Amino acid sequence: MKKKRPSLKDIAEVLKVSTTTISFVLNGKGKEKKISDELITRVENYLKEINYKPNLVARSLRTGSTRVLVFMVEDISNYFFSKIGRIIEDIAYKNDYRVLFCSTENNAKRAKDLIQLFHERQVDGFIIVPPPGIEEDIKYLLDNETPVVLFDRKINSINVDSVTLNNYEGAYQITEHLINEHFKKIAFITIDLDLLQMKDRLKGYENAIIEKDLKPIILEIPYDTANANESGEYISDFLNSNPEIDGVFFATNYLAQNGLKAITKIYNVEGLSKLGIACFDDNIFFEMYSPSITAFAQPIEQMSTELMNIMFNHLKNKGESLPKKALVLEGSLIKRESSLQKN
Amino acid sequence: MKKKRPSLKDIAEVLKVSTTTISFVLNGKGKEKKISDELITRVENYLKEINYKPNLVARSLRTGSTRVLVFMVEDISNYFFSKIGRIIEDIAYKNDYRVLFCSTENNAKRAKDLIQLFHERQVDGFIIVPPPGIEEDIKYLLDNETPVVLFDRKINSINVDSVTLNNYEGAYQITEHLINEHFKKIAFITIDLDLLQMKDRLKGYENAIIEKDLKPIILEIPYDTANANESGEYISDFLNSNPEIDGVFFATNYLAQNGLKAITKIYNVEGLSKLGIACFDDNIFFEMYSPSITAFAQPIEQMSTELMNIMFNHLKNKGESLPKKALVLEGSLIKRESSLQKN
DNA sequence: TAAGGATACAAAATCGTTTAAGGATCATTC
DNA sequence: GAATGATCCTTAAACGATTTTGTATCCTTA
Repeated sequence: MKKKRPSLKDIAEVLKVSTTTISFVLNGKGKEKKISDELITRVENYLKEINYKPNLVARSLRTGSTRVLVFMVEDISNYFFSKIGRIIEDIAYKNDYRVLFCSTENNAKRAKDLIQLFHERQVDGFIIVPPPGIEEDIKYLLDNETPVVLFDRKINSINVDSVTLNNYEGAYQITEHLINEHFKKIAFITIDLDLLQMKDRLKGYENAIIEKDLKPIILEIPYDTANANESGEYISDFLNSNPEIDGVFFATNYLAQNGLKAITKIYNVEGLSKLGIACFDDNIFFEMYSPSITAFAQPIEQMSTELMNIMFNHLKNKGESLPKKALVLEGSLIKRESSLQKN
Repeated sequence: MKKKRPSLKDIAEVLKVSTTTISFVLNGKGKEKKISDELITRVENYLKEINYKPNLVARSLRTGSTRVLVFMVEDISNYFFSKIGRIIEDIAYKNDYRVLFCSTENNAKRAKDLIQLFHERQVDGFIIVPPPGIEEDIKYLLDNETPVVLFDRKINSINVDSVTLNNYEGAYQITEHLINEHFKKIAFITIDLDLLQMKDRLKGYENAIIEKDLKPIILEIPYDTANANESGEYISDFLNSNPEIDGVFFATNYLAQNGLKAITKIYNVEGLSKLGIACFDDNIFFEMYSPSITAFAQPIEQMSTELMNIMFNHLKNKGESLPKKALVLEGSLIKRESSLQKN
């Protein structure tokens, strides 16, 4: 007993009117299209009565729009990205758009696949945290008049909208703060990816260090191990062989997660509390950690709204190629116990 | 210069063959449909040459299948759900399905909206963590022959597949463990939602307590504040006014997050370490916390694969109503510092 | 009273696929 | 040498909406 959902044609037969009429009423164009009030209400009542739901696939085929956006990030289970995702979803929802989430794992092949797949499904727009090596695919989307907004990182080689953080400034502030709290041998722990924002963070760190006549100490961890426990070993080894280090600056959220785990294993809790620690990207756990962890927080709400503003701007002016924006937002340093001067 | 994507018709004109032929070749049915080898390769070459991508919206309209699944959870930014989501996405991907993630916030209205919306978009299947009050909507989906698998919680009133945890057993084990470690006044902190799995956890706790002639101490927190900092205040007040409490059992992941924060604020770090603490649902941070937090871990990989097995079983036997399964999996207690006997 | 315009609807094309139902051509068989 | 059957490809009908074009009726107005 498969209840086939009624189509406009079915309804038309019952009501003895044309599908055109029903479609007009359905889309609120009854008045505009000179359908009589009497017929409008008759159709409306019937639609309500049978709880008619249009087939959106058919509609999309005809109109060319799916009212679906894609939010493509490194890892949707990451605290920062998932929070942004939630807000974006809400904003989209209010504008009658849906959002599809997906994770690239910073893998260009996976990202390319996903872009192709969603593009084939005619999604209306992309918000992308681009892994290295997908410039062509983004160009392809733009050539096909699909709005793209980059997020978290930009790609200088193509002219595309982007919303990013002032990474240089954040890293500079963190480093300066650690120095002010009298840490002298501050290590910068980062990943080996060729990403602009990572370079900016590194530069912020280096400049702050050099300005105070200190010496940069840098550990680069292979990205593919950065999320795994393996990265903890890199960090352990590094700290063990550089015992002079008194401060650690983690360049990303997930590095800090494994780094902290590694550190607590090397040092006992008291030992840990002698290190000055800070991290790029805040995390809900940093506040509850003992000691609580200093972090440079990104303006999550602001980022989300700016992203969606740009996106909707494109969607509303479909077709016209608007001038591209490269928005750079400012974050804020949240000082907690881990970075305060020890005695 | 909008480059309209070529359609089968365009290609047919160029190659001077019918769209049917191209479609057959495209779908690898060339041999089966007796297209000559020569023509097959000619078409294939051309398709590759122009990098043809079919319009999946049109295909979906015709075939009635979108190859999209929906994974609807309480909060996709929650550690447990996001981990499951990632695994499910991978499994789906390998089977040429995509997954749409969304969050209900345990809100029936939102869940109903989402179900309607995705159903209108003809998604092929739903994996749902059901908030209370969406029984009818799930029935509606089943009546429309859309596969549904419930996850994390079941609903007894409808006959539908489900994959859940043995919540009773988990809660019993946690409580028993705390008692074995010589905690006597163990509080159970939970939320006020009318959910089966919460009742099971409560029952597990109560039975373990009563069997050892102890007295249950229960705090129910309003769900809508459970994720917010507000829940911390409930917990603080509760602990302050019941100073005899020496053990705390958090019924969920997010309660523990805010609970731990609250506890560290009331007690200083030493005070905290006198409490026996354990939590339902593991979290990556529990291991690194100081003290590390004991938790009952759900078998994430197993849950994901079982969920998808059931789902694909339905998708492959489209239409036939298979007997429903209610799978109950076992988790494992991970003993860490927080629950060990204090001295 | 014929031309012109508004009103109120319907017919039919369209979006880009899949697929059932037909041909046309040629070799085989009795 | 007509019937049968492969082989190889095409025609045309879906899928379910939107939208352009068409048309019947009635009302003005010169």
